[in-house]
Amino acid sequence: MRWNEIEAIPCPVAQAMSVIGDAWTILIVRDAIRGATRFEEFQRNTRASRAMLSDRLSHLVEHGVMERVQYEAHPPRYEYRLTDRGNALRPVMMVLADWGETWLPKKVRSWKRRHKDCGHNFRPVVSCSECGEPIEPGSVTYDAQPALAKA
Amino acid sequence: MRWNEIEAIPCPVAQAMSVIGDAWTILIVRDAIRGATRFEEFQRNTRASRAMLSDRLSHLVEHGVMERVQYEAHPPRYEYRLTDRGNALRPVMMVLADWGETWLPKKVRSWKRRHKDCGHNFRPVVSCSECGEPIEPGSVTYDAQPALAKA
DNA sequence: TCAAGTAAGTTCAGTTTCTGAACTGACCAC
DNA sequence: GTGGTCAGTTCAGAAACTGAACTTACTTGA
Repeated sequence: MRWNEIEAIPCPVAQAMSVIGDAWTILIVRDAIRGATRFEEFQRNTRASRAMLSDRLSHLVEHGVMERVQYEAHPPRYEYRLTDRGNALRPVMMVLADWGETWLPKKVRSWKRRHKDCGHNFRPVVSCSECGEPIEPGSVTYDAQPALAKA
Repeated sequence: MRWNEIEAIPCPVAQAMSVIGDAWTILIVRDAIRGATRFEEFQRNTRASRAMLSDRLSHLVEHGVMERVQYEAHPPRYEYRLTDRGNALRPVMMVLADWGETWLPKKVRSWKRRHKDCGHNFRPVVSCSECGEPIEPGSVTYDAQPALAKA
């Protein structure tokens, strides 16, 4: 199975992977969340090759995660901004970064996240939409099998 | 920059990507969370090539996300189980799947997650470790710049 | 007025990685 | 004793990625 066939798998994780399923893409989204908008900026931060970056940005635009906006007419210059769909990845990135900080501790400076509403530096906690309690490991069961190929 | 050089970037997201930064790996972890343990099982579900799968499983074992356990001596047979580090990816996968369900709605059956503690089907909500409130879009600021290359 | 710099890319040869299919080896089931 | 299962490995051909150079259209400085 090829990369671009992942899209066909009827599972939300596979769907997500078809859009943001490689390391460069994730790093681009990370930078966008931190405020990057320009091609050169993404290139300096991610260190991906220009061809790669061009390809991945187009992919993100195609899938509605970012939009390409002209910010200067002469010469034509474009920047990339997160759409609503892209901004909805913020919690995903927070939880992912938290996993990295907690489980791959390499003396890497953490992202210092501050919650404006309460003013504190915080860690993202995943909790239950119904009872509000944090989800404990092992406290989740799954009903249906998604994406199990028949073959 | 090459795939395996991502590990050198001093940023928790890049660190995470160096371990689980490709679509197949994520699909393997997804299956493991849903209960898969055997090579053939991962192969049927992910549809990755056998060489790819073999490679990615080794990578996950190397990085302590899964462990390879012999469950039969004659003939030797192994299975793959999530370690603590791997189980800590459950919230990440929940939030990722939730993004896919919400923002890439393709009539894909969702994962029906049930919270054992309260008995309800739920959605994962990311909230603040300090005040307990759900994180609203735009309510987070970042202090330090991580992983911005000096060029 | 000319050179250098910036920005957002594209092009291309060479390299690396991945795919698909077949193959292996040790068993079991009929 | 033919076929099936399981956990892989091997390999040729195909696809993807890298690094470097190139392009277009300005602006800045000397």
